[in-house]
Amino acid sequence: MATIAKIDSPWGSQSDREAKRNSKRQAVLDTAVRLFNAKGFQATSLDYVAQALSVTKPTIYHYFSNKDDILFECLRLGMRQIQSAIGEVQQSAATGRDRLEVFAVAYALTMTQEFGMCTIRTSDDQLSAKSRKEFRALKREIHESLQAIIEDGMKDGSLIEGDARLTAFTMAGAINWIGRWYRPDQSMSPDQVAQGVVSNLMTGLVAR
Amino acid sequence: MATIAKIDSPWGSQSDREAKRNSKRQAVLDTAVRLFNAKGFQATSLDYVAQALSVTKPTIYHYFSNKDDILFECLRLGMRQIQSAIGEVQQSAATGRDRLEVFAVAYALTMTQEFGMCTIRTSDDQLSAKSRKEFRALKREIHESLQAIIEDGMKDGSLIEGDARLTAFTMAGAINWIGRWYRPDQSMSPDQVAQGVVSNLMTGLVAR
DNA sequence: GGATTTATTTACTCGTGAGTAACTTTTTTA
DNA sequence: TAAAAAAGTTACTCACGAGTAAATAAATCC
Repeated sequence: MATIAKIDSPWGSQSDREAKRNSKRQAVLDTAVRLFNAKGFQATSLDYVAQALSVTKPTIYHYFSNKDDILFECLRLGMRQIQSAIGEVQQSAATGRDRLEVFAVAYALTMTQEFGMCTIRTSDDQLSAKSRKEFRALKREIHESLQAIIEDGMKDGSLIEGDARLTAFTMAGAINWIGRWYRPDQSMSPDQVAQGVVSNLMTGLVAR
Repeated sequence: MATIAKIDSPWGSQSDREAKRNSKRQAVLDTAVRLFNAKGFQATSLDYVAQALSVTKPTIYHYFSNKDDILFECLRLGMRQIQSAIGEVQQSAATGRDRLEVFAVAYALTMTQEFGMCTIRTSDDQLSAKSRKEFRALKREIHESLQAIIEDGMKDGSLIEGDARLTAFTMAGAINWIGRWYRPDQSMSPDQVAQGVVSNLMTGLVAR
């Protein structure tokens, strides 16, 4: 395997505090998530992650108990970003349609970022039984919130009536997929992509 | 590892012809794709696939040269299904909108089947460099066809003007995602799902 | 029915990667 | 500044899975 692109890493940089530990822990996650996204979880060895951080594998075990732990932490960070977007929208008094749009754009934006896209690039078979269960609960939570917003919109007349569950999957699919195809070095900004996809979903494709 | 659910397998069933070989080869693919989809490619060992077929691993190597070969064959079968849907629609003289709808429904349907969903459940990092290149070419081909149909529709006025590339990704995302969440044992039939998702995409969500 | 080819098995090799033990170095604390 | 705690490293183990070699069994051909 060729030389690895070295990361800006707290090891090797001198700093001060006790909370260094957190920054190092975070650095492991930042590097791991990047490599997981780029090469796949199984295909990324912890030796490789360590090497990218200019450190040896046992150092990583000083911050995490095992590989599953690292992946799950990445997934949780990604999910948390999406959930915070829900939070913002839940106390709003706007129509379902408006809340849906705001949430969907924020959701789409996280899919352009490493932790966000990690949640859909890694399939949950790779997790331990315990983590998988937790992860699925988080996913279900998000899906239910999305579906609830859609149902609100259907009730208040701002959205077309229909099968809210299926509609939620349609939206989630289009949005999640961003994490599969979008690379930041392309011609479109994350904002443009998020806005564009959501606008496609809201207004549809058919001319009238 | 617990006992494996045994498959209806040409080994153990007596039959006649020389074309048995093809049927056995196909049985390997059928079983492999099912297990790949269920547990992930890397997490599925060939020993496990063999066991599910009541056979030993070297037998599989009698039909395929390596694991990559098997996966790639699965992917190709899935892609072929989607491509044949394109074929049907390309010689049609209907509007872009109508052709898009027909194609999208057929595409969505393949995502409810093992080989179809395999194309999106397995991320292409797992392939050898050579297979990955071929697979990406197939994906690009499909994406370009989809985009071309959308462009036709935008030109003939049957679809709303917009960024056809982004629209193609929006559609592909919602459709591909079916392969991630849909399980045939659920309340909706494949047809209902395909029709429902495509209708969501075509008409959008916003009431007017 | 013996010879040849095809199908399948048993019994390996070999590399890799997760995880650990035990030692060393650095930092903190008293 | 000595003792204790924290951060890292070297040097392993151990399991597992891809792929192969060589022998055996079954089917086919003459």
